[in-house]
Amino acid sequence: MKRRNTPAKSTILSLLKNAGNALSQEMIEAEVKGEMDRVTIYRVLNSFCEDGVTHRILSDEGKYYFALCMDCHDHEHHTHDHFHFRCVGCQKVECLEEQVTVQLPQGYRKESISSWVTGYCAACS
Amino acid sequence: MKRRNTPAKSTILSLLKNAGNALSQEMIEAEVKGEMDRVTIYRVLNSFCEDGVTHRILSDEGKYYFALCMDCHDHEHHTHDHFHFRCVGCQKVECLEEQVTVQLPQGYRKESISSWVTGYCAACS
DNA sequence: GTATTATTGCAACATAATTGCATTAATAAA
DNA sequence: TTTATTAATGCAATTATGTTGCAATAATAC
Repeated sequence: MKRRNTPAKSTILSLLKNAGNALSQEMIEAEVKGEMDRVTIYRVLNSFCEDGVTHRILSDEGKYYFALCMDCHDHEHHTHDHFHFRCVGCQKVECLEEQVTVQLPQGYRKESISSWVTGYCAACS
Repeated sequence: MKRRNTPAKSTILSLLKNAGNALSQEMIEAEVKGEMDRVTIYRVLNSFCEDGVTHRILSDEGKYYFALCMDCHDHEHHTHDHFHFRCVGCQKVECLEEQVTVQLPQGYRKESISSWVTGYCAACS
């Protein structure tokens, strides 16, 4: 299955590039409303995730956000163990530099980590 | 609005007590299947959360879990800044002792934290 | 035992996401 | 450039999850 470039894909991709941070499904849907079907958005975002163009982040309020992989992740090593920050003021979602460190109980094995901090970013404080 | 004790409530409550750790909506539904309506489960769990009997935890995979408040939280001070652990082997969800510490960028303000570690517990390792 | 009203079950509704399928259009080949 | 192949799209229908309205039921207070 070889991918093809389409207007839908470039529209969503440039949206993510211009945003500079993660966008929720909702936000993306609102931006491209009318231009394409809702189903197409789902499929485009899924294909981006499959191809490693973006990754899906589930926020602490249960919404999916999509972020370009180069933005904040070392895609080679899949180091996703950093904090994610969600600003309740401007809704911005971003990846923080700081890594999450956790000491698990005896015998426990870590597979993955999902850490969210909610609050106000510098601009909204 | 004064609460009443009903079979539905005691069934679900003892389920949570016997489990000893957090249970997902799904798990609870599966356990009491046939005994009561799906809507009743929702309403009972909601009332438990309103009354401070349980609290709702949104897991890293987007599912709600319900845990007895005494189990792992100091309800007085609402200190929810500990790690949550989800075992991909036995599906168990529990609250870890370890507190989450994060150094936010300059000017950022923290409101709340949600931290999940996924992996294998001691029994499933 | 009787009255009050919280709780329940059922049906209908709401919302988010997925699937099937015919149509459209991006790419490769002639 | 034209034609063939099949990925991508739009639409309708479906699934999954949670909520609401309302009449019937049953827990508590009197």
